Amino acid sequence: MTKKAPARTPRITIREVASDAGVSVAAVSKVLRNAYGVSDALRTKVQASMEKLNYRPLASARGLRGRTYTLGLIFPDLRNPFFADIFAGVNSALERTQYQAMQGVSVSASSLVEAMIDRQMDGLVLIGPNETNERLNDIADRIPLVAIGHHDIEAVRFDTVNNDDQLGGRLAVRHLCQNGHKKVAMLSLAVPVSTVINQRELGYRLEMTEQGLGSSINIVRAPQVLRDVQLTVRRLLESRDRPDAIFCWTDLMAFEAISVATELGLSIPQDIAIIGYDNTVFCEFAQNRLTSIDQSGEVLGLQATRLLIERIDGRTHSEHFVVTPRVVARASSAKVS
Amino acid sequence: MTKKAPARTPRITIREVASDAGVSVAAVSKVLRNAYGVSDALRTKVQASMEKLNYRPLASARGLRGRTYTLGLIFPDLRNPFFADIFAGVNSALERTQYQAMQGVSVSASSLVEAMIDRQMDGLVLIGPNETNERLNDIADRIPLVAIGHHDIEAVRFDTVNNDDQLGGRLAVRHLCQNGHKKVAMLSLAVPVSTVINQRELGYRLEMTEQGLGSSINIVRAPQVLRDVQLTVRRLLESRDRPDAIFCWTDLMAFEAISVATELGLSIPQDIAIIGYDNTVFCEFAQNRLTSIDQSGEVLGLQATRLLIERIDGRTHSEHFVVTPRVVARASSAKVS
DNA sequence: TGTTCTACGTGTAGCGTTCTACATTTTTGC
DNA sequence: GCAAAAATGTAGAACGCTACACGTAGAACA
Repeated sequence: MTKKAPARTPRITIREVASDAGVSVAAVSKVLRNAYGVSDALRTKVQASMEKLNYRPLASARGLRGRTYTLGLIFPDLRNPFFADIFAGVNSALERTQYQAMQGVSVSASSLVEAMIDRQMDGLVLIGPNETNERLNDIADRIPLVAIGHHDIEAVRFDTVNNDDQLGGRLAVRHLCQNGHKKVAMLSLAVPVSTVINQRELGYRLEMTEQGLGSSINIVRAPQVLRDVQLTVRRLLESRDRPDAIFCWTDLMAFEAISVATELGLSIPQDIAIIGYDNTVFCEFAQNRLTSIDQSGEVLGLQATRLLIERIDGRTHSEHFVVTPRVVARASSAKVS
Repeated sequence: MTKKAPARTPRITIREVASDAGVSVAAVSKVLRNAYGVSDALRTKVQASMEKLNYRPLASARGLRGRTYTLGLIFPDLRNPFFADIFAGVNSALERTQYQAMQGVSVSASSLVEAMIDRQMDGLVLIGPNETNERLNDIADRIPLVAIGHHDIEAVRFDTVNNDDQLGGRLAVRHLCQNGHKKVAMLSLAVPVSTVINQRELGYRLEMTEQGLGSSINIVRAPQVLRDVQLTVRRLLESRDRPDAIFCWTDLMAFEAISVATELGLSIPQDIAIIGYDNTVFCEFAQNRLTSIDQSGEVLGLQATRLLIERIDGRTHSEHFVVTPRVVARASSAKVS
């Protein structure tokens, strides 16, 4: 069925390093893992040989006995530039470690998680997982796990890293109110993709109530498809009691809202104020000038990675790291006289 | 130094499947690889056992002898939503195969390539690699390789998949000219990140000349940093002989150009027309309405994957797949009276 | 009828690491 | 100066799978 691959230069193995350095294979392995019981002399000698032969340990072989020094990241989507921030954080946490991150992308993590376990990842970071607690526990039972963007303080088998989405929701509403926008609607998702969205909605509700705007609470839920979001926004903006402002659950959605508003000839923020979430790079652009809640993606990525490595190293109690979000104000939510 | 990880449920191995099915380990392996010499009866029996025990082969172990059924994708960046299109193509090519893709992100592929070879990827797809032909040949010598966005028809050790960037450059200029824009500048990169950019510049030059606009040729090169791009664009737009139109080497750059133009109070396309490349989803938004060259990312990803698997299966002669780009016209480049 | 094929299964030697158990040398404490 | 302890190094058995080399049995052929 399949032909033989063409012959390729064979790899340098640990054995060759050992014989070059004049020591045992076990000794080289020890240096590699910087395990206990290696003299400086030996280490130096071995490292020289490794350098000279340009030796690189084969992850598959390591995996068969110990770890592969590979972490798996699972993103729900590649379109959202916010994930690039998280990734930057992961990378900076990985500097000067032996670990390497491999990414996968999948809305429903399930099958990808299996694939990553099959490939002997030492641990997994799930980003915005659309999974039940139960399912996450099952996964955590089989591989060290950290979730970014999953609220479950009770989780004991895995760690979580979040920004305080409830506070984020509150901040968005509070900011809009301070700028004189009263009728604040929230643009959310029809199918809640994670616990994150619930928290943001909750924050929105609570703050609206506290601001005495309980009667204006209006959560509009759109399917995640581009066309449908725009349809939903259009319906909202054309309705008789058009809101003053829209709190969008994501910058990406906010950009779509801006698009629809622009199409309808509405001006932002005079006719409609808009605020997003994530503080993506695109917010800054003059065609958007989008006010957004910053959740420090880089910090999220960094902390998650740190926690994951701790867990791989044997920590068993769970930790839950929370970042405080902050408003980054731009023109899209400015005060209107 | 590091503690022992908590005990985890041990994995089902091929041996257990074999004993459950009452056959040899070798037989199970054959079924797994659907190798030659397996009767239907045997196959059925083994598959039932695999199902029943929920067996999944361990990639590391397979890798040590044969293949891991894992492909590595290397992206230069995660911020550009265009790559999501390529990824979608890859995934659709992978459906109904045993293969799984793992992604890595790195501007200079070098160290990531090593990491992926260490992790026994069966093959690599490099996207917009910032590498010399020589270096790519070296890589191809060690692992099956396909490059997306690297022009080198002469390459014999690896395959390439491209859109015709030279034609793309021509189309952009031609389109702008047809809409009455004469002084077309090109916004390019200071440090050419790949052969792609050269081709687009070449296309731009050739078409400008053919349109009799050779004297207006103006390639402005900006560093890739956000701030610097905006600075460069600002300088261009404020210059005494401001161009009529800018051909941006990427949608992402075009959005920045739109931003600067907007900031300067210029209107698009009356004061300045803009055209991008990639036809990203964001082009459609009303705040951008960006005309762009579509290079069918999905097709690129699909073809690259197809070629890679062929190569893994033993093909040794190289193939070079080319997609024809097309203009997707929007308001940013419309005719001005 | 004997001989040659072909199809189907199996046994088993690695693949390149890690890691336990042990042997040997050096250091320490008294 | 001697025993005990600590430090350093080594041998070799796994890890889970693939693939080579064979063995066997029935079919096809002459």
